[in-house]
Amino acid sequence: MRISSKGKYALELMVYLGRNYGKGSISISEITGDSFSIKYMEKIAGLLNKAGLIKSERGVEGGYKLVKDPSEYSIFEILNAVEDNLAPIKCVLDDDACKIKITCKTYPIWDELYEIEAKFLKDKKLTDIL
Amino acid sequence: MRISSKGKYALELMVYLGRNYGKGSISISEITGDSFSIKYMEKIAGLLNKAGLIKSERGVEGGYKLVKDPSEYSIFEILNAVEDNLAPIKCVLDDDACKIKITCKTYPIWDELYEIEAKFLKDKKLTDIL
DNA sequence: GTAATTCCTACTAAAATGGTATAGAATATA
DNA sequence: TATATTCTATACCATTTTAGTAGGAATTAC
Repeated sequence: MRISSKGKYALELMVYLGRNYGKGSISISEITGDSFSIKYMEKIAGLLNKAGLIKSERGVEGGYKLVKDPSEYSIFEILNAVEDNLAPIKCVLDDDACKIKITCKTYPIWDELYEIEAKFLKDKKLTDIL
Repeated sequence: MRISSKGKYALELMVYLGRNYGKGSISISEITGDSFSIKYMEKIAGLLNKAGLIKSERGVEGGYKLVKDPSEYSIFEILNAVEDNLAPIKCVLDDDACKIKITCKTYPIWDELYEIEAKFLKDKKLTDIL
């Protein structure tokens, strides 16, 4: 389960929104400050929005806000909304064949590993890192 | 913890050697058959050899063999021998800074996730998948 | 000597990553 | 209504990583 910067920043964004839960919409520029690319964060926010994890409002005073209590977000659902494939190896979800003589003796390892990772991230809630 | 094809094939190779433990050296071409790149597998075997996990013998009748009983190999040490970074995100081991306003609130998640993954893979032995 | 094997180093095509750029649509406020 | 501010959508691009390929040198059994 390799986490890309997309996943990392998505989580940082959600932490920021979680800390400001109930205070209305928060703009991307407030979240990133001057030190980070607004454009890149916009794209990430767009993914979270499409996945239904946050709600957007356009225009002046616009921004994003959480749609439910921070305690109800698992880390898993946040990462899963922006990452392409959280499995430790593609074949766990993609079903491509091994090109080697002995056919995929190792599959159960990846499968079990993924289950363990997913469980941990599903049990962990956004409130745990606020 | 994203497993690359290098890690996957390293493990398949170790499985093959494990199944033939005590039968002398096994050549790469026997392991891969015609269906897979001998050259690529050679490189992977070289990494395992350098890490001290297998022992090589050159020349006719040469090949590779395990240096200890299959039950003594953890999956972790096998993957760790060929993968560059098993951590879920580089900063867990590389110590690079977050480029975002709120500084790395998420770090403990990656760290804890890595510990869980590593424990699972350390407890799992090569014999478990023979 | 010859064939089979590992060892070593360099190269490369394709994919993924981490953004940037440009333009457009919606909205609060003056 | 005009304007500034914000999200939305799509296309583009440089760098890094991945997944091999290629060629040959060294070693050893026979």
